[in-house]
Amino acid sequence: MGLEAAPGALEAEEIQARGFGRVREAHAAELLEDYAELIDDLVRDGGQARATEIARRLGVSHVTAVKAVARLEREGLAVSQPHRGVKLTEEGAALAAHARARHRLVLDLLLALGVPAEDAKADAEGIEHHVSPATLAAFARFLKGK
Amino acid sequence: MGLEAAPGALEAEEIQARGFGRVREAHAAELLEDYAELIDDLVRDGGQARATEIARRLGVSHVTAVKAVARLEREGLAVSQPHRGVKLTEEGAALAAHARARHRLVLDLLLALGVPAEDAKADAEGIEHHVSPATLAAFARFLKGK
DNA sequence: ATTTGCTTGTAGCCAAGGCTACATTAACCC
DNA sequence: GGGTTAATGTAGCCTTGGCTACAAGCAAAT
Ligand SMILES: [Mn+2]
Ligand SMILES: [Mn+2]
Ligand SMILES: [Mn+2]
Ligand SMILES: [Mn+2]
Repeated sequence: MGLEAAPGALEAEEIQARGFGRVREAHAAELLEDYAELIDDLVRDGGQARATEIARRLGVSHVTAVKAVARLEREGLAVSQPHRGVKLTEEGAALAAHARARHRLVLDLLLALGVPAEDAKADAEGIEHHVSPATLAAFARFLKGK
Repeated sequence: MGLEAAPGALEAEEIQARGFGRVREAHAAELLEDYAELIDDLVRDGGQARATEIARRLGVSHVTAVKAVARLEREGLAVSQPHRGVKLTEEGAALAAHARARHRLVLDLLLALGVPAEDAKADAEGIEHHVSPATLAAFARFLKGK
């Protein structure tokens, strides 16, 4: 195969590098999105979000959860008082709403394609963070038109 | 809403925690899969995979690429000689083949759903690592039956 | 055979996201 | 009120995956 300056080759490489870059960005944002969504869930149907419960839901130690909550606070997404649970700021709530809608749509698509519910839930938890607006729109079109 | 032992609630929380755990595992495996696939690509149509080229394709510094290649070697997936490029071991090649097939299927699904090619490529780069065998099978069924 | 320039290697730094072990504090029950 | 239990906080450690800056190596051209 021609190795020398195949037409469009440079461009293809750049697209690839951009793709990897987007994956790295998604991973950096991921933890914040998952925590925001989870805190919102817990507050919704329990009135409060305690560190230990967050940890249990995520399957991590309470120390890990506490450090992550500290990061949310640093980034202005949440506030917490000792022994009083965590609450989302307005910005955090907006992030949670956005994350939840996207997550829901991804899950619905998987279910519509016939993926068993348990697998669909587990996979959606990762996939949601890698779905661009364009892809999300395509998912929505498919679900509507099905 | 009832907070006390809603039926199936415990189970749902465990499923959620398992989902997050699977995401963490996927992320730990991700780098190895991407590197294996990329090295395989480069060897296929260039005869060799040099650290600098790997770095360029991934959009990272050469130091990052070199360290990652060292990790591949540590894990028995690749071998490299100084100034002679990187080669996959049998195990590495198997991983690359698996990753490539899955990646391809994910990309094809996105394209089939009408996602623009550039977005599809970028998103597939992240999504591929979160697709369980069950989901992959559902994607294949959809593509066949479409 | 030198120079020059890309490629590779090394040192040392950083933040994120995990963990265990131990200390402190709050809540609850008696 | 005191004791017990559970939640929270703190200290300190680890690995991963990034980076910059500088050193060394190789190859190609003059
Ligand atoms: Mn989510
Ligand atoms: Mn998630
Ligand atoms: Mn990938
Ligand atoms: Mn991911």
